[in-house]
Amino acid sequence: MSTSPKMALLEEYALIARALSAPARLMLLEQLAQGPRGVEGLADKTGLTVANCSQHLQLLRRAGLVTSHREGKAVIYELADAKTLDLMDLLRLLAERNLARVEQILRALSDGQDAPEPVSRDELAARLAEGSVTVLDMRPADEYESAHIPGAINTTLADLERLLPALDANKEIVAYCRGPYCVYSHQAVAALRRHGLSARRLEGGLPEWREDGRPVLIDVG
Amino acid sequence: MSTSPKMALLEEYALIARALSAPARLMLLEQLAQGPRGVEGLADKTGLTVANCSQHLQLLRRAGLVTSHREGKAVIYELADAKTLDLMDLLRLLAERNLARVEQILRALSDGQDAPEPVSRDELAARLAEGSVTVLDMRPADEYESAHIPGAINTTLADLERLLPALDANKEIVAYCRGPYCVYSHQAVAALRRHGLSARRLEGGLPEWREDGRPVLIDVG
DNA sequence: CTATCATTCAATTGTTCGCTTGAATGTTCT
DNA sequence: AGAACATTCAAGCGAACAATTGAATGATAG
Repeated sequence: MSTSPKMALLEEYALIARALSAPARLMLLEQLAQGPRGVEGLADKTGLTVANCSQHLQLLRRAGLVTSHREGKAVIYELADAKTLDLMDLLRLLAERNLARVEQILRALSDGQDAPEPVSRDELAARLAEGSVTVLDMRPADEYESAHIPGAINTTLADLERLLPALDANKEIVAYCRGPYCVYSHQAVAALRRHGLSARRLEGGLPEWREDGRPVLIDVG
Repeated sequence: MSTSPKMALLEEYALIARALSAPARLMLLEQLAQGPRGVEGLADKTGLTVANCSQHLQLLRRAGLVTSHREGKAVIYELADAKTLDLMDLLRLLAERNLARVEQILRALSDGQDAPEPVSRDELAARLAEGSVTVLDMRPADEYESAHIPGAINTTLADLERLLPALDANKEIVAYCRGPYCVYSHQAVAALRRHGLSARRLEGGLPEWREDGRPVLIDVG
């Protein structure tokens, strides 16, 4: 009974779910969605120790979610399957729809204002083409440099205030960051709206934008 | 740091993933996808003890995946969000694409034959309308009685042999069961093909069919 | 009101998980 | 070959989890 094919399959499905069941691993996957990275880079970004990070990555690999290969003395990990992003986004969707605490946290991020609906990627692409929006990339500078939406301005929450005078008050502002889990864009939108500007979040982040096959600017080092 | 909004959100997302990280709970969700049920019914179907089943259900409820309400002295559980089915199916998809062991188990279920592509629900609906298929419902009789695809014949793996002479050898056979996790339809297709019949699986199962808004026959008790 | 039934709670045990620490492996550079 | 570096392994600790058992709760029927 415990080795019936059905149970064996369920064990494997459960293995994937278990891989997503620790916040640290969700952070790692979010990072990997930005692009391949080495262990130390991931440890820096996530605040994990290197050894701990390595263990989490191996668990993700056992679950088939990431692959690794050596490059010189570094081991580079990358997302094995773009569908993993869909899975993570579905996790977020279910959490937002069914867990009261999530709604509460998101509301707190927007300082009690009710956040506007996000901008779809289709809409942003259209409005980028006609030049009617300002796009803000709220990710750390190194991630912006490795890839970003063409025309996007890189900034951080801390630097937003300084950027305000330079923004065209007539254009709507669209903020994005790493992906659905990124909170910077929530906070940026809240801050901008507090200053009377019209701002919305992009639905999804850069990984999803790239996944759609849309243009991305890459800074060749 | 440990209570930053970002971490708090990730904890919640991880909570949902953790809810899916035990085979027993995946079984429960698969059952609940067939329709609402009481604790004892679920325990029977899954082979869990009642107490154990109750605990798993409470964990699923904490994760927002199911809701419960009393009906007389029974507590009825049901799926809270149809998107949960999408999540489970994505879990299966990732497992099939990235875990060698899964592919291996599925191949064994088909007795080494290479299984044909499943039939999409659109295609089945069209061919049902023109009457060019025989549909087999491989689920237990009680689930068939509570709802099934109109025109489907209910049978079990054990009874398949007896049914063979009654099948129209000119029509293609489409087998379905509970959903993407159900193995009966894999086995039925393998058995039918071994007998020289043309048979394929339906993509997804009854819950997905119903989710599409397609007609379902309900046996009023 | 009491008996009965379905479900939940509480206490227990063995197991796994997440993280830390320190040593071991494997690769590159000189 | 040896030094320096990135990653992995191994052992240990506390916490959380899965399953069992037996008692407690809550609703209904007589």
